[in-house]
Amino acid sequence: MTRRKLNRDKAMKEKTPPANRPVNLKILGEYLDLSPATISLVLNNAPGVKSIPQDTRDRVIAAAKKFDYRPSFYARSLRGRRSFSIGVLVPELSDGYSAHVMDGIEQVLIEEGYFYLTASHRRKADLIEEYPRMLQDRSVEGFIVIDTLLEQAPPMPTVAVAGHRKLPGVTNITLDHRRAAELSLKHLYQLGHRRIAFMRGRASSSDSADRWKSLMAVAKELGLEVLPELTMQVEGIVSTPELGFPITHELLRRTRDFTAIVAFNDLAAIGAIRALREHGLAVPEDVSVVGFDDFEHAAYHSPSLTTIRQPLHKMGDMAARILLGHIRGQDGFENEVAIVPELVIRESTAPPPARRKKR
Amino acid sequence: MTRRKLNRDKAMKEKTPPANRPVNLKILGEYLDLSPATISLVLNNAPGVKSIPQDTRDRVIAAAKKFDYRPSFYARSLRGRRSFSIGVLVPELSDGYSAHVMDGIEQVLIEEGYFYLTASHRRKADLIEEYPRMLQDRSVEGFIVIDTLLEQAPPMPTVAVAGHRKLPGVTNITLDHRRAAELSLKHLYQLGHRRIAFMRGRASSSDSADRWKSLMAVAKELGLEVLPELTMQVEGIVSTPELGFPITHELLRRTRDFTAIVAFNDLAAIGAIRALREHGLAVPEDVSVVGFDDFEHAAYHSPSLTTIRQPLHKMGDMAARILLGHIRGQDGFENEVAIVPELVIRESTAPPPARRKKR
DNA sequence: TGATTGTGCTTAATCGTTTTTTCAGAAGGC
DNA sequence: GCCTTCTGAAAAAACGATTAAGCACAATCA
Repeated sequence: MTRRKLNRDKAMKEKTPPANRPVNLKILGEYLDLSPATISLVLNNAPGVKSIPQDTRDRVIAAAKKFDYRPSFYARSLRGRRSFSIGVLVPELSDGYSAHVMDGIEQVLIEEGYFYLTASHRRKADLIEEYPRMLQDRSVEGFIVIDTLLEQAPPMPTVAVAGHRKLPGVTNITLDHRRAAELSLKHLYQLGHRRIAFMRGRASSSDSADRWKSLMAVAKELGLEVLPELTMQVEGIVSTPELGFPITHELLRRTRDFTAIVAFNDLAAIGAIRALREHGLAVPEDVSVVGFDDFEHAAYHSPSLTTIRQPLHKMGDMAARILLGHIRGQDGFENEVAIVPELVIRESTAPPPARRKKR
Repeated sequence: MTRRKLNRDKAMKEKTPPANRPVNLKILGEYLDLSPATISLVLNNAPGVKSIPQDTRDRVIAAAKKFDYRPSFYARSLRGRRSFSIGVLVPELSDGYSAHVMDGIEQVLIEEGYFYLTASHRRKADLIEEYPRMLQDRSVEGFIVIDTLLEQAPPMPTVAVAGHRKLPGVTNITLDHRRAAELSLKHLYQLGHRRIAFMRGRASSSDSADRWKSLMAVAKELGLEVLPELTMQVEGIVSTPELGFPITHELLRRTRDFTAIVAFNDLAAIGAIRALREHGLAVPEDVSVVGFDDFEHAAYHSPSLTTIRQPLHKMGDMAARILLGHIRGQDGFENEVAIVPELVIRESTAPPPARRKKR
């Protein structure tokens, strides 16, 4: 009987009570009378495992199962310089936009063995600076930033969803705003609308500028005038219909000489409809309203909203896939990925009053 | 000139180019001609730092700043057996409930130097089992589970938001459903409603049972009958107003002999209002509807919703504070923390038709 | 002079893995 | 009988930080 055999028997008898601390390779090694290295090799099916006979492997695997061995994530990360975590930077979790994108992100990440840390900056410039650093300190391997204007690209793979600023090394996933503008304006145009009021997004929302430019361009092509007196500026940072309420109120106090509103988003559209109603105007009979986003409630508002659907879940999905691609150094780098929007026609748009009468 | 002085000068001259890898204590130590231990002591202001003269400390701090030294989170976690992370388990990020609670959670956690990992189980039993394990493997120090029925308490500090099941070691943060039921039923009762239809939540939503019991109890006290033929069962797992639409449709096909609906939540209330309208019934003129939650859109729906407000943000805030308390072993354990709801009266409730005519 | 007390650090162990290198003993080849 | 080749592992060196213990030297004290 060799010394080793003796030791093994002893170990078998002692049975290593589950201890207070979680079982690790060393404990497992003592129990099996093997070195931690061997166990690691077996459990990871590493190349060097070839020289280890099947019955040893079985013993190892059985013991790991028996003691419910779970490798220490931190030890592993430290050694392998990987964290399998990414950072997600959002304006606000509860704004209804981010959560949908994150839903898409999450599904992809979990499948690939990644988790993510979230930080919401509430559109405060100092936090937009600080949080990426904090997440870097947590060793994230990459970033996804949602609807956020970064000043600087973080020094690691980064994908921006709806971040229009072009930063070196950052892939932007954005809606094809040109196409979106065409969808909403042509829809109104074909219904017969010619005097259209617009909402211009706030500067801190990264989508705003692009969307506005596209609307201008398409309006011009259609021969529609975008009149300053029919242009509303979205203000404040609320994520309730309040977004569109006061400015539409204000517009109506000035003039009623328009037959349609292109709202900044669905929330603003709902606020606008409220304001119109309070001024005795019916939607869509007197004024048509087009939204943007197609969030859940769009279909259930009354009237239900005609809107431009943004496939947020899919954008999150793509963001995650592209980011993982960058992290793994797989595919080539793309600076811009365009997502195709879709027009969803519901009740809030109809031909303008004049045209209706003609019929 | 001592040997050390010489070395230091040499180090000064060499200037250690920022290398490809992030700077660590060893590199910093070579640059400063100090041991990693000393630097760690100084930077952490550890007890042993007392014996280190101010000018050495200054040198260390200056160098750390110069090279933008950031301690490896994983090394630290490994050594200190702390992860400063918690796991958050939610049914779905985008359901509008979780995100609000998480908003509250996040603010507290970040302030305290914690981050969180999120996993959404989409109400699938296998994922509800699997995700906590995955998060444990990531060494989270505790859990917050939102609107989720756990089968087993995880072996670490756990706080449940709206999880009515009583598990040993788990603190439940729940709405005072009794109070909520009183608020909504008394409101309807005082308006004159006597025949009231109810929606019963789906079994997988952890709030359902409690809410139902409380409604029954209060109804009884008020002498209101809860008729089986006026009881709707919420089905499906959608988080759109679709929740309340088909069942209200179905109810109306059977009977119109009721003057009010207590909806399961605001979404279901909106669906119900849609259905009522399609059947030619006006809200609140013919039927009053009370919601639950007071989500953003409640105020902007038309009619705006009378509802029971759940302070979700605050619940998240409390969940995080209580969890951190448990983790730090501070305060005593409480099995249940009740949150007080609030009645928000808006347009969707009014006296019933009969009573109106009398007036 | 020898012992004590402070300074100002360093050493070494530790956290739990992974991975490369090494090595003992058996088997086979000449 | 000596050299090589397998086989089946162990040993050791990372990864980067923390922290208790130790140590050299100088100053003070008896």
